[in-house]
Amino acid sequence: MKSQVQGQALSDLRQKSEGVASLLKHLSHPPRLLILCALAEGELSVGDLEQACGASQSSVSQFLKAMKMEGLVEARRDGKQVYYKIADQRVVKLMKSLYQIFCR
Amino acid sequence: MKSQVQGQALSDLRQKSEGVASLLKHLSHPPRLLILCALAEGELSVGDLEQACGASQSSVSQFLKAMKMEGLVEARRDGKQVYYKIADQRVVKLMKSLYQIFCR
DNA sequence: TTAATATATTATTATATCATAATATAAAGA
DNA sequence: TCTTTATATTATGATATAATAATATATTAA
Repeated sequence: MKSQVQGQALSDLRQKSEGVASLLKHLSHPPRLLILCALAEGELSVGDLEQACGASQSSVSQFLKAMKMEGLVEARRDGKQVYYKIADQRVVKLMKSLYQIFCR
Repeated sequence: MKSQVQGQALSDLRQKSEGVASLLKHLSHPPRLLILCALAEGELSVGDLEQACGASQSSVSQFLKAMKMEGLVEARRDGKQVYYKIADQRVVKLMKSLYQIFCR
């Protein structure tokens, strides 16, 4: 029985390397990883995310903009606040995997 | 029953965000992702990896050096060739997860 | 010892990303 | 309308990363 990561299986990942690498780039920076950690628990406002990741308002807003452009998150305004949540379920799965691999 | 990615569980990942983000940075660039894809199948020479990822000899060597410094891969010389393999089993697990999430 | 091959190193330039400051917009309340 | 609060945008300089070229090292074989 073949491993998941072998033969044809892996070449699938190869074909998708541009997109997957692009997505992973958002996770490859501590404040952005923390933002997605926090969002994996549910919807949060920009201010909440500033607290969660320790970056400045401007930085958080810029990170969220980039993630939104990539389709990772989506935004909803409620009064003065804007709430973000994860829009790509693959990101949720990935966060769970990261937890399993690095926090067990 | 709690999700894996909630409460205390997530704060574990938060504590480790520097290290995890640093590891993910190596995966966040297509040629490096392809190198680790290829190595997930087993040990390969630098020349093999040049083929697998399409980057230049110098680039591949530099990428491998960085990955080795981070403990992701290890090297063994056999004659003129140097063979690399994945040294950190978390990387193998991560490649399997990436396959499951992005290639299913 | 010389030549050929595989890999590593160094230097350099180009590009991308990060962090910050300053300013702008949008909503709510006085 | 004016102020306050929350978020977004823009511009900038600093730093990091990427890609390339040139050179160095190590191994093998002639």
